[in-house]
Formats: sequence, C-alpha cells, structure tokens
Amino acid sequence: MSRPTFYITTPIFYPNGVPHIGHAYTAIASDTIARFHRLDGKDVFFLTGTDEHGQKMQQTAEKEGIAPLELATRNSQVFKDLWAALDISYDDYIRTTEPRHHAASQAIWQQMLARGDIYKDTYSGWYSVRQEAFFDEKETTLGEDGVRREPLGSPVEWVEEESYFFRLSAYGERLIAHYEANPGFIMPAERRNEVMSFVKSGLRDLSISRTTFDWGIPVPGDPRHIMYVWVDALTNYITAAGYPDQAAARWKYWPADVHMIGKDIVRFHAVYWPAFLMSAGLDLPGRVFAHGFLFNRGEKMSKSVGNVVDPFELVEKYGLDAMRYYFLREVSFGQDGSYNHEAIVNRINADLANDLGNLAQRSLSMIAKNCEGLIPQPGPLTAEDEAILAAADALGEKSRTAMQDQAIHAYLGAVWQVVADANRYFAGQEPWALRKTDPARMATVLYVTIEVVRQVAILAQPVMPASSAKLLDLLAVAGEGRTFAQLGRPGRLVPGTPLPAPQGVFPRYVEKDESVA
RNA sequence: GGCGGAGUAGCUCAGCUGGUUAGAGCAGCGGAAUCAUAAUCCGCGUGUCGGGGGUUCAAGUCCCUCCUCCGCUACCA
Repeated sequence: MSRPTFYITTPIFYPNGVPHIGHAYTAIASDTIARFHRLDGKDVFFLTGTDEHGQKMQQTAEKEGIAPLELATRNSQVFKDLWAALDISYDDYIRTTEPRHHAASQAIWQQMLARGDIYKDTYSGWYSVRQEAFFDEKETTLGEDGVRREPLGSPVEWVEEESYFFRLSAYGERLIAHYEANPGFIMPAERRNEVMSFVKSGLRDLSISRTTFDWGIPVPGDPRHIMYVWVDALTNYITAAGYPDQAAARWKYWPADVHMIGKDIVRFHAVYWPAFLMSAGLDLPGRVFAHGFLFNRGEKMSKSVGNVVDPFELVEKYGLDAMRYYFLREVSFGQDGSYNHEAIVNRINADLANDLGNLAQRSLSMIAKNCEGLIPQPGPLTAEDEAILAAADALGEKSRTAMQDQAIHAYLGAVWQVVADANRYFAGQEPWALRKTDPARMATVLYVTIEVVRQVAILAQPVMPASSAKLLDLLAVAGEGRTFAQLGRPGRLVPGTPLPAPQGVFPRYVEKDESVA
C-alpha cells in the first residue's frame, strides 16, 4: 500500500510582475521530474506557488491604489494561467498569504526561538532611500562634499533598526558536516563548491524581521515586527506538507526529495534553509538542485536589449510539447543554456518530426496498409531484432539512472539514441521490400519497430504529455499500459490488436513563406 | 584581491582514475533508397585538443606558468 514518496518543489515566485521564460523553465523541468516519478510508480507531491509578501508588493499595490492582497491575487493568477498553458501538473499551489502558511511560519519561528537561535538586536547599516537597500561600508564612498554614496551615486544614511536575528553563525560547522556527508545535497557540483567556500569563509547572523513596513507575517509575541523574507518564503515547503501538524496526511512527504531552484537563490536554499530546519529540529531536504539560466541568442534577457521572450508566445509559436522538449533536451540540465529560433526549429524538426514522428508514421502506415490495421504477428527474431529490442528494453533503467541526478538531457539523449537506432534498423531491414518477398518477415520488422516506438512513447510522456498520449493512442496502449512498469517485456504489444488509422503526431515546423505575402 | 570553474571540428559539446589512427549531434558535401511528415540510410573532418615549459615508455587527460572567459565573494523575490 505504501508506495515510495517523492516530493519536489519549485521556488515560490514573486508575483510583482509577469512571469518570464526563467519561471517557465523551472516549472517545466520540475513538472517533467514529477511526471517521471509518477509514471515510475511513486507517490508524488509536486508543489509550487507564489511568495506574496514584502515591501515591493506593498509599494506596487499602493501605486495602483489597491490592497496588497488584491495585487497578489491578480498576479498570482497570471502564474496559474501560465502553469495551465505549460501543462504543469502541480499537486498544490501555495500562497504565502494563506492562513496555513502564517501558522506554519509562526510555528517554525517559535521552534527556532525555543532553540535559542533567535534574538533581538539592532540592524544597522548604510541605507539608500532611493535604492531601498543597505550597502556594505566597503561599497560606499565618502564624497568631497562630505556625503557618503553607494556605487550608483545615491546618498546613503546610517540607519539603525530593531530587528530579530537568527544565529546563523552557529551553524557553519554543522552545515559543512552535512555537505560533506551528503555530496548530493547541493547539485550540480559547481554550486556545491561555491556554497562550501561561502560557508567556510564564516557566517554572520541573519536579520529576519522588519518594522519599516507591515505587509508580512507578524512575529509571534511582537507584532510590530514582521518576518523578513526568508523565514517566510522558505517555510512554504513545510507548510504545504502540513507543518506544524506532523500528523497531517501530507507530512509523509517531508523531507522533500528535491528543491528545484534557479542558481541565483542557491545560498538561501543551501545555507539558510537547512540551518533553519536544523534549528527547528526538522529533517533536511535530500537535494537542492540549482539549474542554470536561459539566454536568448547568448544574451541575457533584458528589456533594454529588447529580447524579452514571453513564454505564452513560445507555446503559441512552437507548440507546448515541442517547446518543453527543446529546453529539456538542448540544455544540459544544471548548466546555462541558450536558445534561438533556428536552434528550436532545428531540434523540433530533426528529433521530433523527422526521427520519432516519421518513424512512427512510416511503420504504422505500412501496418495500416499491409496488415489490416492490426498489430502484426512477429515470427522468429533475428539478431538485429533482438538487438534493437534490447536497446529499447534497457531505456527504463538508463532513464532512471539519469533522473536520479536530474540529468533530464541525458535521459532524453538515451531515448533518442534508440530512436536513431530504430531508424537505422528499419532502413536496414527494408520492410517495404519484404512486403513482396517475405510478408511474414515484414510483419516481424514492423512489430519490432512499433514495439520500440511504444517504449519511446511511454518514456517521452514526462516531457511531452499530450503528444506522447497521442502516440500511445495510435498504438492502442491505454491506462496502466502507459506506466513505466510496462516498459520492456511486461508491456509488449499484443499481436492482433486493432490499431486506429495512423496520423502525424509531430508536425514539421515550416517557416512562413514571406515571399507569398 | 581571494576562492572555484572553463578554453577540444563551422556551431553545441562528450572525452572516467594518463595508453591503439581524438569522438557525437547539428550544419555542409556526395551517394543509396522510396515504406514515410521533401522524412530515412550510407560515406566524407590534415581539428596547433587556448600559448609555453615540464613529468612519463606514453598527456586533451598529471605538474608549473602565461593568456582569455565565467561563477562565487551575505541579507534582493
């Protein structure tokens, strides 16, 4: 009854603007991982959401003349809309403004307080009103006019503010010990190195409350203060699992298996968060995986360069599954990646239309025309048949191994290697010639080919849910037949099963002919 | 400045603990085939493996040095 659980999270996103390609990428990758483990029989909990507190939300709301919660609700809906457009299969969408999250945040605060890790002191520093930020004294310069300025030139003033602090400094050694005992805690390895060197350089205590604005979760027993950023934000991962109720139905999912994040927020997830959890006496997540950034034509996306890409438009232009496939296949997961129109078209046409789509079409079409539309009856298998089937049968394990480390690109690479092998096999066997000389042998070749296609389609589901489903429809594979348990021999296609009329699943991307216009 | 990483075919990159003629995909060129979504299959690369020096019977793969690029170097979501 108790299947192994798998808990994966995305960051909660800050809805102070519209989502961009980076948000979409995190969500698509996380979704693929979640779907992969569901198909592999795990009891998956996939969490995403929005981080709705903070000064910027409050200010933006004021500017628009609406309540912060109203702004949050409106913008968080845009994220939900995008997730729908991207077919993100989240199990829960958490909003930090929800009562359950306030309760959880206050509970973990009290645990950390009880541990003696929270104390009240004064937070002071050089503050720029214009930048709304504190600056290190080293960053500021004292002008000849006696005014101290930050690097961009706005004047800074010495500000002292009462604040609660978290005793992060006490956790350095424990964190290092944990990193060393769990080499996979921070991935990829580059990020781990950076974090280790950061922690080894010494940790300072962390200011975790503010009194200068009030859009946030009140500090227990001292409501003049609200929790500042990270205690509020990171805690969402346990809120959704039911914290502080450790008898909650979902508590079985904690600790999370993977916190999927962008590399810009590694420190918060790999240093602050585990320290908070240690302080609160909770288990640590299994892994923090920081993926890279996506660049448009090698350049960082920015409004001034004019290369901002709206994820909704990408879906519109290339189709959802093709877009998901492109980003997950083309970018070595964990590294930065770059994308452009030519590369996307190239990849879609080569891998999807030409290799997989055409392989399915040519084999199924022969079956429709020459085998009465029934899954053909294979005869004795030759060495070539055995070889390609063995390659397909091995994909399940290869994929699992790759996905153990979130190597999504490697798993897809392995699957498409077999697609290429299958095309070679098909061309080598020449079933179109066998049609006249040896129909029985032709039937075998066609059977073997679509059996390979079946396994590829099953394995492609996490990345391309809709297209894979269509392909499996064409093979008359339904329901339980689509799970990873059916990979290899257990799920072999049954000869004699009627197949629907074949139709293209992966259309070629054809450039609009501008000369016509 | 400190710490860390990278520099391999036109492009994107594999090359683990050093060992046969340095590989893949894409692009390009030539050919075959015609079942198929003008798709597929086969063949074709004399690459200073960033420069220089060193260790070794043997180095892209280890050491030193130089050049170039990148990341991290705390309170921003």
